[in-house]
Amino acid sequence: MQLFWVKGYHATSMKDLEAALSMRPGSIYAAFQSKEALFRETIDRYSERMTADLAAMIEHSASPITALRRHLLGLANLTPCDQPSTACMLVKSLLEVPRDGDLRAFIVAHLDRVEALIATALYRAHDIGELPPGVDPDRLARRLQTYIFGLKVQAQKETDPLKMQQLCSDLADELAHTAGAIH
Amino acid sequence: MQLFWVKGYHATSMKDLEAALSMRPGSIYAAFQSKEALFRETIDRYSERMTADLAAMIEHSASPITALRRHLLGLANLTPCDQPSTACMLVKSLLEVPRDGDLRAFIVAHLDRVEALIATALYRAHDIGELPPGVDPDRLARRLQTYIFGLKVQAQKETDPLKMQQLCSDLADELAHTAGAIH
DNA sequence: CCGATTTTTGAGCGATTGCTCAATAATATA
DNA sequence: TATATTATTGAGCAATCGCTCAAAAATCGG
Repeated sequence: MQLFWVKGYHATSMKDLEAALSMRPGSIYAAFQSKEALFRETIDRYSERMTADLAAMIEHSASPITALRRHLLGLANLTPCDQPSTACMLVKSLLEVPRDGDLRAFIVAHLDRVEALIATALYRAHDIGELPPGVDPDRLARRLQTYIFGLKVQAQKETDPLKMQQLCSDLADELAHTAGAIH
Repeated sequence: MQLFWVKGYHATSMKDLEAALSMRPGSIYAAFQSKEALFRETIDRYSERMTADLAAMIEHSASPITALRRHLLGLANLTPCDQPSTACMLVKSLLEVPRDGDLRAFIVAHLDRVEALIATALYRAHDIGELPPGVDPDRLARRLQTYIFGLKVQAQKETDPLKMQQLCSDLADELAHTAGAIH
């Protein structure tokens, strides 16, 4: 997973995987069917962890908005779950994979699940009264995911930690403002 | 350029380029030095066009803020300059290229130039009075570029044009709000 | 402990990778 | 037109790609 995460699908060779897994080609192809199938499994694993992290953060907080804000702020330091790459593996893979392939649909499905998770948090915020009745949770969820996408790309470019923190807090404040919590 | 744009650097083979350019390997290596050098030239070309488009849009408008808002709204329909891929070639390449390589620095430099372009527009907005004195143009420029990054990734996932339009107008409104133009 | 089953091994498959270079064709100069 | 210069060709290089499979090793059942 870390290999695919850091190097990407195409740039990761079977030799790389053999070395990382300490397995010979035959064993790899016995355990997984193909390089692509193995890649799919790593996507599953990554997505599962990332989703679990996000879900936990949302559930553990009494305020969904605060949880989402904290998640945005957390993107300043490092990547959500692990450390191999500051870029999201799903975003990275989305851009690498061919437009009309099965892999694309597979990754999009995972991303949609994350968006749905954010949406449910916003629905809960709606019920609690943390969100003005005027705002559409699904629409705001899409916007928040766009923020996250942007931040994860920006993290690849921006090396100054201070500027990343500023950026994240700006976006977090923006969410708070939309929620009507500030001012 | 379109090949690299759509398929990415690794997935584009010399055979592909030979067919697209109607040139035999020897001629290609005479004209350009290597596959990577050719790739760099396509990045230059792409960036040049994209920057020119953005600069023109900013200069032609009396209001820098309106120009930037229009640019955000324009991301709803298609990609800025051409049509091969809805993803930004710079963003796509940034995520594909190895972390510590020369190519990475090369792409980052181009992206920084775009950010600087946005910043100058915001400085102008500052002078005109379109921007409250409190906001830092450089910091806002970084935020806007993050929006653009996010939108270009989202465009790879979201196929519904209406939702993309909503999203873009949400972000454009957000800019207007920060500028103090609305409400 | 032995025979049956499963797993691992690693040499090597055909295809493709980016790329080279002597031979050929096209162009510019005299 | 004859010669010098430049550009194009395409067969094919070594290396690597994802992957296969018969043989060897490890594990399991009795």
